[in-house]
Amino acid sequence: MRHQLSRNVPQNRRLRGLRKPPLSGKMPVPFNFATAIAAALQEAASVLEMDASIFAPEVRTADPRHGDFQANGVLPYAKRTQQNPRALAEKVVSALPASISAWCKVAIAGPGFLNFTLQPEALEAWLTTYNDEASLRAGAKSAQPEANQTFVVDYSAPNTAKQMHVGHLRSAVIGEAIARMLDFSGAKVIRDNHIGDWGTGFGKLIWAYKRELDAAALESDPLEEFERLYKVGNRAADDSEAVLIEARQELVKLQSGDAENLAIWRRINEVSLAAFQKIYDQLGIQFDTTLGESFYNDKVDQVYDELTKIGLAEESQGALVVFHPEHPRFKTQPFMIRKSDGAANYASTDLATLLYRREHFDADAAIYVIDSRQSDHCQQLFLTAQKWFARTGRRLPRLEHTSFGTVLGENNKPLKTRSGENIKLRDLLQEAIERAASLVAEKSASLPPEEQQHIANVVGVGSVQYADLCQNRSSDYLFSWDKMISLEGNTAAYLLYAVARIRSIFRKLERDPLDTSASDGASALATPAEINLARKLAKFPEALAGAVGPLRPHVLCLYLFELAGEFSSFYTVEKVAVEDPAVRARRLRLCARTLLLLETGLHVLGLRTLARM
RNA sequence: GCGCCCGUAGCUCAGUUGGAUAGAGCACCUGCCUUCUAAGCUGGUGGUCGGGGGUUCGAUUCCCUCCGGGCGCGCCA
Repeated sequence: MRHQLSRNVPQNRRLRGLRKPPLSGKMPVPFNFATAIAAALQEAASVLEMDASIFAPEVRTADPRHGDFQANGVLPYAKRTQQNPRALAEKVVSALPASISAWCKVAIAGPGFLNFTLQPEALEAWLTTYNDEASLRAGAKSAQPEANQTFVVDYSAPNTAKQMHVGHLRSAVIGEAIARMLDFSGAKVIRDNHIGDWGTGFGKLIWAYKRELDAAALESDPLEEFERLYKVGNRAADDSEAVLIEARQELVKLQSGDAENLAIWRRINEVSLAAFQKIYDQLGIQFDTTLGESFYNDKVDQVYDELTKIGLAEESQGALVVFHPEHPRFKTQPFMIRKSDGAANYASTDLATLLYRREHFDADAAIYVIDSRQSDHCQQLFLTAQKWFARTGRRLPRLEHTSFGTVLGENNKPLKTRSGENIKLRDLLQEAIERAASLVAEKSASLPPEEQQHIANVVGVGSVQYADLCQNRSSDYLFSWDKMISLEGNTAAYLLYAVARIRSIFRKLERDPLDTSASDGASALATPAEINLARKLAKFPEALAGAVGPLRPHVLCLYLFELAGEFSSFYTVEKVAVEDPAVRARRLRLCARTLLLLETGLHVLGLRTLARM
């Protein structure tokens, strides 16, 4: 289903990988070797007049024992065309464009696997060419299909009048990482915080506000007080039919523009947004727009009108709903776009929002970073939008429900406090920082206290972010302080430590990592550790593509972890600050690029990095 | 009842158009600090990929079925 909805996105032009890279004075090398190999294979297939509709190169990272990349596409092609796979493989290899042999070695293995091994000179050329963030961005922009497309990323989206709690963590962290990955790939990104600022809960809250307000509490911690009032109102309405009716009247007054209720509502939102911003500041999140549900109040009538006019929406039990007769479930499970009391709900505003994104932002894609439990809603939304846009002659953006699982506690139940309350994000981040601080005090006691505090901040918050990002987002995520902050294995601290160690080398040698003259006179890569590190470095573009395409940040995390591991091995066996200037220069270049990719990668994921720890 | 997701080493997880001997981390055992940060590195133990069937040169991956777990399904968002 998602597939059909995505079809108006331009196909990834495999040839992109062959575009000319920036001039480096060295051999020209592509940004992404894997896509360049795939393009070369398709060129060979075309020379051999193979059926392009059947042949897919299937280039992927190889087991290092077999080389850097492998292409398996010859096998299925030979099977379908009833040829000897080995013989076909030989023909394909001999038809490869000459340009490719300049930078890699090709071998045929087994029944017809093609193995590609990058030449050391190619690795060196890549390291020389992509030597700062700007050149990496330029490379990504040339190779990534997302470049120059407009993406609206819808994430975080908490409800006002409540504090952000652990349930809001994943959307914020994953959404920010995705926004940054897209931005890095050359896309135009609009970060939209679609806050819930117009729910029916406001009636109850205003009811309680007018009767139970604790002025002192409002002064000292307004959000806490709003949250208390909401609970008071909710309980009262549950207990009493009369209260419920009064609360509904407060909502009607609000919606019809009553000055007093509107003022209360504004105050609530103001306070809420300020509180959210404190969390966002800690997580490095900066939205481009915050267009909540209230913004679409006056835009839902058009949705009702159009959907009714084209016969998509119908009246049912007093409500306006959409059914999808061709769908096994949605032919009977309604998509309610207007409640029987005439009020809008999130289906109405989501439809209006999508139209706004299409028309106002000219969105090519809308990415919804929302809990997987809302997959029915998203499917119905997308299906409805697809028909609506098609019948009104509008271009449908690519629509993605970038779903994620629940944050679970150690008992495998949704994470809560001992008393069963939601854990506030504020408290969670505070605890992360405190836990990191005690570790810093133990490991880095010699550093000045204010720097220790800074390190604790970066490590603590980064650990929370990274723990969330490094796992496949679609599964539930087991929250464990010990694993997160234990600083071993695939954690933020391990990566930050590698960064700090590299920075320390440059500090000791009084060199700037971005000063490329440090690697002047470098000799050729020689030792296994050097070559392994260089090979891993040159695979960054593939990791980026693998993360951005399916919007899965953990692919990038895994790459960074492996890169840091490769660096740590290198660091242990090869001293950088050696006497021989040629050896030192080539190792310094490896360090500089490792630093560049680790820092760039972590920043793309939304983490901060450190000079010392 | 209908539907979606998940099940891989003791634990937490990678493994995505079907590919080479299924990989990491933690834990456990083993070595390595007078040399650039040991929050590190090296080696090792550990698997009926939930069970069964099917598709084929080849299945953790695709299909069927069963078991187990999570979630969703008319006026909250």
